[in-house]
Amino acid sequence: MRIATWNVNSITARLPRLLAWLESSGTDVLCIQETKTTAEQFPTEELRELGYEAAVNATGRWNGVAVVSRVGLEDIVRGLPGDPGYEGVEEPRAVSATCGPLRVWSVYVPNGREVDHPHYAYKLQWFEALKAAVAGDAAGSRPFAVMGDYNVAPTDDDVFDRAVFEGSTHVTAPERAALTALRETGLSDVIPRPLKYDHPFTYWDYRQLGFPKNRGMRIDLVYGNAPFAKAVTDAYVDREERKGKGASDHAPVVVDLDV
DNA sequence: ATGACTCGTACCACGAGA
Repeated sequence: MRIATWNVNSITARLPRLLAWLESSGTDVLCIQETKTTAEQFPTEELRELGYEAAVNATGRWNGVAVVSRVGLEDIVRGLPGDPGYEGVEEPRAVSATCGPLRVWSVYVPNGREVDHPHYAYKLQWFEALKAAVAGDAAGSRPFAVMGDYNVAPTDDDVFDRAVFEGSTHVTAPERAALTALRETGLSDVIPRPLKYDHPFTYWDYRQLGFPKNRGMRIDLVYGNAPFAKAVTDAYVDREERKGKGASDHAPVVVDLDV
């Protein structure tokens, strides 16, 4: 089985590339982030024509997540149980589903904006809620993974230049501690291979030739429990999808499983 | 070549992204 996670930065703008990529890559289950659409505007029919069902949690111009599957889609949970909300609003940042032998979450962790911004506190609270929500499945015997845009680079090697991020979100100790706490529920970081260069970056800024200069970050992560990790046969970043006109600023992370 | 931001919404910019 081939599964993947991809922050598409608007599923409407990305639809031609998304549909072509699903077919060419042979992906069975895709976790999508930043759909930037309402559930009503989500391209359910276009995906169905390719043989995929979709579980969607999306409310409008910001955020939005989905799980797309051609191997079954059951027990859908929309939203993060215990989501702390930002300024009184619960944002659509999580959806989970069972896809055949596998249970997955598609998550879009809050960005945080600045370290002293309320959004950063919200980010850390959101991680707490995520940990509580997934702990049971993480310790279970069914293959299980929390996949998505975590908006945290786990180590200094996961950014192109540590000095550039000094004092910024995505690299701070509390954010990394939140990742460690999440792993302590029984999850491990399934680190993909880069298809070029030394580091498996998954995001490159649109500005200032970020991609051609490989000024990237690894912030799209696959956290799997022990049965999941044991089934992994390969994992890589499909950087080809970051190329050319009409690309997302994130590339898909692809994982092959023997399940 | 992978090439100097892009998206949606609103409206003659702007907020958000990381």
